Parts: sequence; structure tokens; C-alpha cells
Amino acid sequence: METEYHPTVDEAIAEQAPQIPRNKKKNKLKKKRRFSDEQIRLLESIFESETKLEPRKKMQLARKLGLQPRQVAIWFQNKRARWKSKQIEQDYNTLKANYDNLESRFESLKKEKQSLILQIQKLSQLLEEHRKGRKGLDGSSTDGGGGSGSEYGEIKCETEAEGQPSFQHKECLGLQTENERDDVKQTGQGGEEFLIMDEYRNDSLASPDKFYGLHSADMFDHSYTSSQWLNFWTWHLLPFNNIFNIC
DNA sequence: AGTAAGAAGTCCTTTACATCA
DNA sequence: GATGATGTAAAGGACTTCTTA
Repeated sequence: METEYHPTVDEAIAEQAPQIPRNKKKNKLKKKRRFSDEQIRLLESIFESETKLEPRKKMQLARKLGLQPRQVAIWFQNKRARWKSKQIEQDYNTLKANYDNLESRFESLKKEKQSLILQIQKLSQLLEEHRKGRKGLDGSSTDGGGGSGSEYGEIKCETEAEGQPSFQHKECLGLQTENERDDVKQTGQGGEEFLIMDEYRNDSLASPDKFYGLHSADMFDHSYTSSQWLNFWTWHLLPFNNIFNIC
């Protein structure tokens, strides 16, 4: 338990009138003495536990260090200022690091988005060509049906029987699950899926954000994880890759 | 209870000195 | 030795909080 500290009359006077002249402008010859290492060490150790000193502790510490209480008070004041500016510097560095990190992430996502847009444009072109090819085939009965001799004959997954949508065709679009097959069945006759694609293209290919109902806010959200991207590629883009590969 | 004055403390800025390259 | 840069003890002013009359 700490004993009650009562400043002596001398100390009280010293507190009121420090040895060092307060008006430095009128007395420029004052000697400024740096504190000793031992004094600094003790001051630092106390500052670690409390950045502000109670008057009583200040007097005790001043006595212990052989300094004026005012000198101790000023040291703590300056120390607080130095500590604060260091804190600000640290905070700045942390914020800057976070900002740089976000910026580079943003740039890489921008590049990724650009490459996805390019892919979508390519796919759109391919679908357009495919659609034109089908129109040509449907309109020419002399062609013999298989399409093998047409300019689009290289599309091997084309319908085997004229006018008959086949699962093979749909698999060509990467629709592999039963549910998806059912969905396609419900869309009606062959080729309609391409019309559906057209709807997407007309609206969303110009605006990739809406492609397949994906919104940029979701896609480029931080929470859009790698596995979600993989999922996106697997279920929405890989089917088109199948077209590329097969055709 | 509301208020003005003064004391005491803090923060911020500036000054002056010490030290070092 | 002179000089500029840097660190720091200290001064001074503005402001806040608390006490007291």
C-alpha cells in the first residue's frame, strides 16, 4: 500500500517556480540538460503502464529522479505527443497496406472481367454463326438432312434427324443433369434453346453483368470465393467450351 | 439551480538547445 | 570548425474540467 505523499514546501515552491527560467526568449543562455539514460528508463517504464500521471505520483517520481515535478510533467506531455504521432504513422501504414492490397485485387478482377467479356463475345459470335447455319439447314430440303455437307457440317453434334431435337444436341450444350434435360424438354422444339440464348445475348451479352442472372455486385464481391468461380465456370461457361471442343 | 471566476490539467505548436553525420 | 538535420526539453497559448463563491 502506498503511503500518502505530501509535497514539502520547497517542492511546492519548486512546482510553482521551476529553476529553469520560463521565459526563454528573455534568457537564451539557459543550459538544457538531457535526461540521463537511467532517468529515461524509469520514465519509459512508468509510461508503459500509465500515460498520465496523478499529481501525487508525479511528485514521487520527480523526487526519485531528482527532477522538478514540472520536468516530469513536461516529459510525459512530450512522450504522449511522440507516442501519438507514432500511432498515427502506424495506422497510416496499416491503412495504406490494406488499400494497396485492395487496389491490386481490384486490378486483377478487372483483368479477369475483361477476359470473361471477351470470351462471352466469342461465344456470342459462335452462337450467331451456329444459328445462321441452322436456319440455312432448315430452309434447304435438298441438303439431305445430316448437314454433313453444309458449311456448318463440322458441327458434329448437330441433330441427327431433321427437326428432331436430341439429347445429344442438348448435351452439346452441356446440359447433363436430368433436371436440366427436363428443363430443355419444356422449352419445346429443337433450336428453341438457341432462341433462349439469343434472349440472353441480346440483353446480357451486351451487359455481361446480367449474363445468366449473375450480377456484378455478386460476382465481384469479396465473398465470391474461388469455389464459386469454379462453380460458375462449370455450370455456365464450360458447356460452351464443350461446343468449342466438340465442334 | 444557474453562473462567473479561477485553478489545474491537457493538447498543440513553437522555440531553443544538444548531438551527430 | 562550420553546417544542416534530427531529436527533445521546455515555453506558451487555447481549451476543458472542476471547484467555489
